Amino acid sequence: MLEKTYSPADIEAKWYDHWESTDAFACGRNQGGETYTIVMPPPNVTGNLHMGHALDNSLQDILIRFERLRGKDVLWQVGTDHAGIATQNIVEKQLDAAGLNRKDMGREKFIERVWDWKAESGGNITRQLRRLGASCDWSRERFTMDTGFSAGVLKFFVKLYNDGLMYKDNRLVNWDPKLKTAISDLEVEQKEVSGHFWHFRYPLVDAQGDIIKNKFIEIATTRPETMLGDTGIAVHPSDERYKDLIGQQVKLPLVGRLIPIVADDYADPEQGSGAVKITPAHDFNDFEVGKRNDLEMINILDESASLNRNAPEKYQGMDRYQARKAIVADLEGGGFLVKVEPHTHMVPYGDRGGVVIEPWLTEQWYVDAPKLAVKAIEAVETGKTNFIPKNWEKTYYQWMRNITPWCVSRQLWWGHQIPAWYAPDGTVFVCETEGEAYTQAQAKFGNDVVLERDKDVLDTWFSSGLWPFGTLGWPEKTPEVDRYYPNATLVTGFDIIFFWVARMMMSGLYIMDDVPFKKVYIHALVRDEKGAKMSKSKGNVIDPLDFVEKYGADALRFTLSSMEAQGRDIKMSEKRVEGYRNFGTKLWNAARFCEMNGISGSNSLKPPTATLTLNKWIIGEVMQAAQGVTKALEAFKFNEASDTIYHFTWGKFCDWYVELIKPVFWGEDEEQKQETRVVTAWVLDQILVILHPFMPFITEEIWNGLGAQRDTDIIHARWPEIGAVDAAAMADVDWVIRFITEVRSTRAEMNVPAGAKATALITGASKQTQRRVTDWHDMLARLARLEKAECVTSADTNGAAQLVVDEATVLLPLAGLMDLGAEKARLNKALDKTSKEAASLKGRLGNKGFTDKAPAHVVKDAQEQLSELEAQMQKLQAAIQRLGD
RNA sequence: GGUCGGUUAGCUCAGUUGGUAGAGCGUUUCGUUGACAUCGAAGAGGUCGCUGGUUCGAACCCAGUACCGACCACCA
Repeated sequence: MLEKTYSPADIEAKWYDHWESTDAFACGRNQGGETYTIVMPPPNVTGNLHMGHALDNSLQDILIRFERLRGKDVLWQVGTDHAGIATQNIVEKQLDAAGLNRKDMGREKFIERVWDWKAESGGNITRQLRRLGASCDWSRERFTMDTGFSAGVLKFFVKLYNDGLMYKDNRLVNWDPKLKTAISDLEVEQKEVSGHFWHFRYPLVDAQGDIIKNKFIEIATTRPETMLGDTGIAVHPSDERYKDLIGQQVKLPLVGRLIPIVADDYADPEQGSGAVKITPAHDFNDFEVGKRNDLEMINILDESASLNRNAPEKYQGMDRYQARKAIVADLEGGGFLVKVEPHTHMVPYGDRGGVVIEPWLTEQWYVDAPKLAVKAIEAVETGKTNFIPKNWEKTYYQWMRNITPWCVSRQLWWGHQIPAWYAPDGTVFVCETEGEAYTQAQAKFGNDVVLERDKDVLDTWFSSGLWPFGTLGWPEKTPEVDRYYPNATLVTGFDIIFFWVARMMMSGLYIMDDVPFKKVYIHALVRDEKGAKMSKSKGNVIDPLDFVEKYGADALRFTLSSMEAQGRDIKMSEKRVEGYRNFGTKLWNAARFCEMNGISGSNSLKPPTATLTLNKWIIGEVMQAAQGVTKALEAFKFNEASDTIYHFTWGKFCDWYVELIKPVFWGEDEEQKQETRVVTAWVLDQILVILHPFMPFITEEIWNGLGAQRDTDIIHARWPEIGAVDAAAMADVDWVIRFITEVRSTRAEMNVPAGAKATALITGASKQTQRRVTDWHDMLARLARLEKAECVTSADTNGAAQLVVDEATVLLPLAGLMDLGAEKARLNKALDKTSKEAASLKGRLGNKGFTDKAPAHVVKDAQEQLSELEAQMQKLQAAIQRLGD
C-alpha cells in the first residue's frame, strides 16, 4: 500500500541501499548487450558535492539509467581524483592551524598525513553521490593514486620520455610564489587590476662607459622592481627617434650595470616612449627578446618572489612589493623618475594560491603537447569524436591548434612522483621502477652508483588524462579494457574542456590508438538565481544537498534536467525544485488512485488489447510520449525529454485519462472495468519506466508498492517499445477534450455558478458528432457539469449561451444564471479572433505568389483551415444575432 | 584584439529541416465533486533587441547595429 502522503526523505535512502546491496549498478549484467560506458569526471577525493556535480551527475545518471532500461550493458565508472594542489593545500592549512609545517615534518610523514585526511574525508563526496541517486558501479571505484593506476601514470611518463615527447627544459614558467611550485598556463587566471605606470629614464653612456650628461632614454613599466634584472633596452628597428642609439649602452640606475640598446620588432613605437626595458628572466616576452638578441638572463627573485643575491645587497630579502616601493623611492631620489600614471592592466593570478604569478626561470618537465595534439585534432575533424553541442568543437580546435608545451612537474609532495633518477653527474634515468633505473645506471657507472629520485610530482591532470582506460585496468590487459574502451559518452562542463577533455583525447589516442569517447556532451554552468557564478567568496553557493533534504533528490534531478537546454547556463531556482517536488506528489496521488481502483502493475511490455476508445487513446498517447522522450534523450535534449514526460503525466494522464475512466469504475460493466484496469496498469508502468531515469526513487517506490508481482525492480525494467497509434481514437478524445474545455470556458466566463448544471443542446451536429455525443455522454456530462447533452434539430436560443465546437453549435440554456452582456462580449471576442485569422489566411491565399510557390500541402492546409474558420464565423455571427440586442 | 553565446509573456526560460508563438513560476476569477489544496477549472499577459535584405511567407536564414555574458590572447 502506498502511504497517504509522499515523503521523499523516507524512501530515497531505502531504495539506494537496496540497489547497492543487490548489485543493481554493476556492469556486465547483460553480457550479450551492446556496451554503454561513461566515466564520471572524478571529483576531488576530499571535496564536497556542489551544484555543478549535481548537474553533471544527474545528467549522466539519466543517460545511464536510460540505456540500462534499453537493455545495454552499461558501465558508469566512478572514482576520485587526488587533486594534488587542492588537497595538499587543505592539509597544509590544517598543519598551519596546528602550528606545524610540512618542511619540518618531512616528505614521508606529510604524505602519510594526507592519506589520513583522504581516509577521513574521502567518503563525503561518494556518500553525496549516492544521495543524489547516482547508479555508478561502486565495485569498480578507483582513485588516481591507486597502485595500479599509479603504475599506469608512470608507464605513460616513461613512454613519452622514450618517444622524445617528454623532456626537461630550462625556461620561464608560471611560478606560484605562495605554493612554491610551477603551474601550467591553464592554471593562471588573468585579472584586471588598477596599478601604476612608472616612467623612468636611464642615462646613456659613452664608449668608455661614462655617463653622458643630460642624455637619457625613457622607458615605462608596471613592475619597477624587475628593473634590477634588466639586461637591455629594445627599440623598434625603424623607429627614427632611436636609430642612432642602437648599439649604444645605458647605465642601469641603482645597479650600475651597462646594458645595450638593441633593435627588436617587439618594441612598439606607439607605446609609451617607444623604448622598452628588457628583463629576460622575469617576463615571457622579454625572454624571447633576450634570446633573439643574446641578452644576459639575470634571475633576481627566489622561490617566494623575494629579491635574491643577484639584486644589490640593499634589496636582498625584500618581498617583491616591498622592493617595488624601495626601488621607486630610490629612483625618484636619484632623479630617474619621470612620472607616474594610474594604469589598469591584466595581472596573472594562480587559480589555487590566489597570488600573483611570477614568470620564473627554472628547469621543469614538459610534454610535447603540440605533437600529441595532431591526432587529437584530427579525431574531431573526422568525426571519431563529436562534441554536442557542436559549437564547442571550435573552442577545442582553437586551443588545440595553439597549444604550447605542457609543464607537468609540480614542486609538491602529494601526487605521482616523477619516475626519473639522477646519477651524481646529473645523468637522468627515466624508468618505471627504481630497480630498473639502477640496472641502467650500474651498467654505465658501476655498481656503486647512488641515484637520487626527482623530487617533483606530476600535474594532477597528467594522471586524470588516463581516466577513460586507466580505470578499466590499463596498463594490464584486462577484458574490461577491450570491452568498454572507447567509452560511449563523456558528460562534462565546458570549463574543463582544456584541462581534461583535451588531455584525455591526446593520451587516449597516444596510448590506446583510439579516441577515449565517441561523444562529448558539454553542459553549461549552474549559476545562482540572478545568474551570478556561484562562489564561496560571494556567499551565493546553493548546496544541492539542502534541496535534496527539502524536496528530495528526484525533484532536484528533474529540475536540473528540465533546465538543461543546450547552450545556456542554468539559473538555479528553488521555485522550480518545489514545482517538480509537486510533480512527484501528483504522480504519487495518481498511483494511489490506481491502487484504490484495483490497479496494480503490468508486466507486459506490449500494450494490452483495448476495445474502449479511451483506452486506445491513452495507449496512443503513451506511444507518442515514449517516442518523444527517446528521441530527446538520444539527442541529449534533456529539457525536452523531461518536459515531454511531465506534460504527458500531468496534462494527459492525470488531467484527462484518470478523470475519464472514473465513470467506468462507477459503472457496472465488469468487462469494461477489467480492460481499463489492465490498460491503466500498463500506462502507469510506462510512465514509471520513462520517468525512472529522471526520478529513480519515487518510481521504484511506486513500482514496488503497487502490490504487483514484479520480475525485476524498475531499475532493470524495459524501456517502452514504440508501437502503433489509433488515429480515430485520438481524434475522438481530442474532440471530447475540446468540447469539455469549451463548455467550461463558457461557464466560467459567464460567471455561471459552479454548482449549476445545464443541459447542452447541440444543433447542426454531423453524424460523427451525434455519435460522439452518444458515446461520450456520461463523460461530457460529468466533466462539463451538464445535466445532459443531446443533439437537436433546433432549439430556443433565448437566454442561452452559445458556443461553437467544429461544425456544431452548442446551446447552454442558462437563463437567469448567466450574464447576457458578458455572453455577447464573449461571442464578439471569439468572432473577432476568428475573423482576424480568416482574413490573414484569405490574404495569403489571395496572393498568387503563395499559391504558386508554396508546397501543395501547405496551400491545401490553408484552404481547409480557411473554410473551417469561415464556417465558424457564420455560426458565431448567427449566435450573436440570436442573442438580439 | 580573437572566438563563441545570449536578447521571446511581470520573472526564469523552451521553440533544428522558415508556414500567423509555448511552458513553469507569478498574477486575476472561481472551486473543500468520491487520487491529489504540494490540488482542480477558467482568464489576462508578447509588433519574438533594433535596421535592412532574401522569400509567396522570417522569432527562425543573411548583412549590419546596440546591449549583456563567457572564453582565449595581449597591453613593456
